[in-house]
Amino acid sequence: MGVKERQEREREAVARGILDAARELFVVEGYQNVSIRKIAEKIEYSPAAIYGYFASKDDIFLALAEEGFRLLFAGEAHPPAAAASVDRIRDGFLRFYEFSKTHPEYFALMFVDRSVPKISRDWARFGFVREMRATMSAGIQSVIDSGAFPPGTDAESVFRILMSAVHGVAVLRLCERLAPGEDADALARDTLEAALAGLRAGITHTFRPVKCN
Amino acid sequence: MGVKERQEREREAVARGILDAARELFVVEGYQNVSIRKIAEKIEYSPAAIYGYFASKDDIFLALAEEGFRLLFAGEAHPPAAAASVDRIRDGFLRFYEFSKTHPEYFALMFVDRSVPKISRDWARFGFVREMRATMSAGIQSVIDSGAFPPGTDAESVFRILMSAVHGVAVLRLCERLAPGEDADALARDTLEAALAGLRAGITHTFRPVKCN
DNA sequence: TTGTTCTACTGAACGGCGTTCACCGCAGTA
DNA sequence: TACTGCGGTGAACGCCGTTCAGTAGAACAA
Repeated sequence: MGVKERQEREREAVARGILDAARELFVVEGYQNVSIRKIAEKIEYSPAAIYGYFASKDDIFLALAEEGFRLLFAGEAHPPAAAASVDRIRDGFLRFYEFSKTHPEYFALMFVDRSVPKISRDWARFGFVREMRATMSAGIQSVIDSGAFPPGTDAESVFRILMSAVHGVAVLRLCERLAPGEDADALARDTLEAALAGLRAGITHTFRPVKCN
Repeated sequence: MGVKERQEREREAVARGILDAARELFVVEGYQNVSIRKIAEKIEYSPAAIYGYFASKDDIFLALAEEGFRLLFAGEAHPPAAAASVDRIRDGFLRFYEFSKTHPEYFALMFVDRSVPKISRDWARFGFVREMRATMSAGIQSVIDSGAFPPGTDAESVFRILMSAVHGVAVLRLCERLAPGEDADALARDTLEAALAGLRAGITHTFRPVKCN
């Protein structure tokens, strides 16, 4: 009587195959050069068959972006063994930068590619991203509480600022907009360090907490 | 006898028309949705005619990216009226961020879009970008010399770090990767300010000058 | 077993894309 | 007037994402 279940499993296996094929292709060829026809060929189905599993090409890559976030958080969510400290914050953001290097195409899908359907729209699907982000902010808050930042520092702001700093370098590197020979890794460390030092020293100019929606 | 000259002028006028049409279309529709056929329709030529002026679609957008850089620098190169100061550095990078808002599609072409042929490859064509960058570094150096940064601070590093910081926010905003309601402008100011404060306070962790190619 | 229903899949097609190429009309030249 | 060369065209090639009528075969009902 497990017919329905078996069919369900087969469906999922095929969907899995489509995603795997899509990922392997787009790691090598880039989003623009992956076509439904190539994916279909790789899994030995007709192009039309894919539309029985995903509504569109964008839908496939939205699913991959979701995988990307889970992958990113899997690395991030390691047991917070070490006590809350500035070092842990630093390491967290450096891991984010490393992720952009080890999984450049996932990173592009998640944070750079504008041709991929907007992620921020899909509220329900990417809710876990917001949760993860809240967890990180809480971690930062505990470091603030320990006195490593000026009193009254806003954890969300710290998160956003450090994120922006590291993100900037990651994109410059990914899009090959750095001068040849420029050391992206050192730049990532230095930019993060500068922002971190600025936050710890207290910003002196126009700083004020950024209100959250 | 000005036949050659007139023909030359006519050629340039048509090329100009192609670029204008391409720009107007891609400001509205985005790079991916601008086709040679649409450009051709806009200038009332056949699609094939365009290939008499540009070798490929990418070539057209490379030309637009070049225009973008000239546009950016036109705003940047205003007479350095005010004396060298930290404020001038801050304003420079904030202008860069403003550019990403007022000319988002140019900015995308220049710094984000990975489908556009790599700019860093075209050494000769974008040599003026490197020159401009050197000029800016020199400006920063003069501020360093005035004592606003710890002695021995490297101007190139300062440039890169501040650039990365602002660039990060600009891309996050452009790619709609910020939470809805998040104030991108404030984030840009804060991130820049944090990096700037960090540099002025002296980075305490792993900072060292990044060697240029 | 037989007949029916359902579903996963296919082949063909539609309208679009970037790009190429044989060809043609016409301005410029001799 | 005859020739030359260049700018521009229409048609085509081989891609693309997507849709849809149709079909083979599995699941189920009688």
